[in-house]
Amino acid sequence: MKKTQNYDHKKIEKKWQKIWDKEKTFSVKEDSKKKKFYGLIEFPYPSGDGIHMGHVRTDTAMDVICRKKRMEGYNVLYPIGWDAFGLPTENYAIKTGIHPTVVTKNNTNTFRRQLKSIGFSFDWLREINTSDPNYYKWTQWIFLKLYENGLAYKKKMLINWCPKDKTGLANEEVINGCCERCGTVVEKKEKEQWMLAITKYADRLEKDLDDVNYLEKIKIQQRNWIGKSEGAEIEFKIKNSDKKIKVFTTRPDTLFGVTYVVLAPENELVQQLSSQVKNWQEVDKYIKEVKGRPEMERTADGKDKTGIELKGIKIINPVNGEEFPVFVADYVLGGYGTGAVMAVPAHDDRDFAFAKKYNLPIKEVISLGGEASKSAEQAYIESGVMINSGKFNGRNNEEIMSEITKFAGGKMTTTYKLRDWIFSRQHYWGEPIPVVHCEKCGIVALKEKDLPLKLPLVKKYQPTDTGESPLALISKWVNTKCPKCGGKAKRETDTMPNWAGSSWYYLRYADPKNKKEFANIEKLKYWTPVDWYNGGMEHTTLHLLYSRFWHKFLFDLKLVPTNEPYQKRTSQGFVLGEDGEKMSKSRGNVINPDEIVKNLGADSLRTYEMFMGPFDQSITWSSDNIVGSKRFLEKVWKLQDRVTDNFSDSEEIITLINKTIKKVGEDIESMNFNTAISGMMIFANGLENQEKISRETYLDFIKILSPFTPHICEEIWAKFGNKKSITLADWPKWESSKIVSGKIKMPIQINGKVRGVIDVNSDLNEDEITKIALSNKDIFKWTLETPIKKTIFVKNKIINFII
RNA sequence: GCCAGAGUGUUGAAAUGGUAAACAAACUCGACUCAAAAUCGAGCGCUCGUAAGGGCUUGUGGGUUCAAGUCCCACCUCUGGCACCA
Repeated sequence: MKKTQNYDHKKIEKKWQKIWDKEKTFSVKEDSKKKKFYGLIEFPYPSGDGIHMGHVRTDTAMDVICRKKRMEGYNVLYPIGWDAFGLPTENYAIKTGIHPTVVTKNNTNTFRRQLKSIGFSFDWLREINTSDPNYYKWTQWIFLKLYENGLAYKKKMLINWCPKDKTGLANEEVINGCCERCGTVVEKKEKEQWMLAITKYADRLEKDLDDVNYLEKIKIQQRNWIGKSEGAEIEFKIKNSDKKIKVFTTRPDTLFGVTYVVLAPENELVQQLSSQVKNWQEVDKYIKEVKGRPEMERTADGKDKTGIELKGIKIINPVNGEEFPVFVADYVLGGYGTGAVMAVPAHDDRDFAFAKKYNLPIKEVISLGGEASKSAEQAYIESGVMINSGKFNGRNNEEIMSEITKFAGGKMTTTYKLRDWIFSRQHYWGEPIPVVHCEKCGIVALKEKDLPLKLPLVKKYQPTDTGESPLALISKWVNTKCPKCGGKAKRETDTMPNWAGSSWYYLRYADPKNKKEFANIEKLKYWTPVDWYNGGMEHTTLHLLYSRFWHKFLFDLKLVPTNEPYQKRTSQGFVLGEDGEKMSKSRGNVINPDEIVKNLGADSLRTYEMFMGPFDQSITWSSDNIVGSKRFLEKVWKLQDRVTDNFSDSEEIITLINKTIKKVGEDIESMNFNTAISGMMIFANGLENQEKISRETYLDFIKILSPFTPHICEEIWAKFGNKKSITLADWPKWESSKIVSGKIKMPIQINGKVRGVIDVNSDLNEDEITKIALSNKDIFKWTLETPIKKTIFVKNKIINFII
């Protein structure tokens, strides 16, 4: 037989990428006759470094899934675009003087070339770019809708301020008190900021998690972040005043154990009470001190609690009329609950520590039955029986929650840790916020016909030290007319964070060229929701939550057909450098995909990325191990020589191919790509000692391999005379009757230890197998002297003799 | 502290309660070669033994079971997330 030429990955990969491009193989249209599948990956930020191995891993995974779905007959949408606004581009522009638009264009060109060189089956006709005015027109439009509906508002507040990046940060962007991006310690700064009222959706964002198919850990993280907490709101009257302090507590059962109340330094009530506070100077000094401290210090681990009493203020316990002091302390947070807590030192660790430090009384109201007293080393926070609590004595603390709340004149309520989303950024390279500040009318939104509000061309992008956006320096742009009264007005100079464009991009993919609306509802009805969205865990509390919020808002306006944007969400682990550290330029451990594609080929790279380990785990890159993937493809290539027409495969091979088809199909669905590939390696190895293989079996194998390594499979597929792309081939079916072969290997155990293995027909019954087993030389000797007490037989699995 | 997840060869790892280490990589030996690479073949958890053949082994300690990496209890370590959230 004629030997095939060597596997020339460069030639093959170039050839097929050209064909896919020319024939627009992966471009799709709505087709009501076909069921759709919408697979989504997080669109990349086009940085100057080009794509990295992390992109390759997630894009390959979703590419495998999408390619399989196509072969199963789905109309598959697998789109790509660029999340192009953002700081690194702006910083690069500042450094080099090249306009961000140009930088972005260069970077996206690189990304596009790289992604194409790996053979992803993206629909390139739907490519989008968040920094394109045709796109951000609609980001601005959605903002206006939010504004119209009272969900976007301006607020003077202490914000997280990164002194290096010179910008405000959302709470989610502050990690351990540091800027997520550059690691600089975040400061507090008072500034007017645009806010989005995501908290209004907190309950739905929490509850609707029940209806989506996200990985459990993703749901848990979102739930923790939203931080739903049920409890009671209770008012404490201030003595000799008409003012009240409202507290939130999850433990109304401990009301009789309150010995003081604490206000957050930010709580407005503190200022209102100032005239009655005898030591106001001291208190004022304390508050200023706390506010000036960076958040990191205030919340540092194990930090000593500080506080100061508001002398002259007494408060009355609504359940028993007792009077006690009021404190201001830094361990109470202004932004959570009501910014005030009732302190029950006997049954709360923090209150306990504070009470010990300031020598405040500790009153026990729940008893385990024994003595957990004031001298105890810690608070008793478990449940138990009520004591010292008037009419509630003797009852279990958990059953009296709502009863005692009512008794105290309070009400049961729910609070969330989630805060409103700080939406302003003081930067150039983002979507301008489409409002003006009119001298007469105040804040006025632009009219829809005036969108997009384009970024002005400038020469300098430096953020200002005053905390204003660089846009503020462009007076020609800033000074404008009020759309309402025509009078003098100034444009808003803050821009949106880059979470804005990514909060709705998956909708634009359904209708990327639409000039009249962000996406046509009929098209959205066909394509959405996204069936499967894969992305990084680091976006769970940011992008994923933000976009769910925007989507729900659009749903409420009946602009999108579904309540949730993403039906299923999974995530991948990082690809680490060979030293086990995160790949980064400064560490010098970056592996460049271009190099790998050039030297070993896109198909080898794809195989290795899928084979290297479990998809959801972080994994260390190994330049050694990747050769195994290349060798596998060489082997597959050479197997062509053994294909024989009019040949029937052995029973062994028929079983093997059926098993492999089943395994690969199931493993792709569950994202066990590594075992799917090992299964195909086993198949290829299984053919090693066969001189011939049927064309049918070989091509079935090529079909199931093709989602992983499309180029080589297209080539082989075409070599066997197929005119149409393997993309259009049917996913092979397996037959359960062909999976169990007649002969099986059955281990034989003596007392649970394997002592031998026998080859038997799978349809034999227990007696027949026992006979064969006992005549086996490895088993025989064990049963010589001791009688068999018991036999355990599991069909097609095992036989175990107890002696 | 709280919430997830994970601890298996030299390495990446695999294993519906049923032969632990599949599949790969590295390594050793052999074939081919003047030689090297590539390729092919053999070996490759620890341990006793010349061998035949035993014994041990999935973080630690207990338990359930004919049978446990897998289930249950306690503990240790690591990774990720949250963290004074009342």
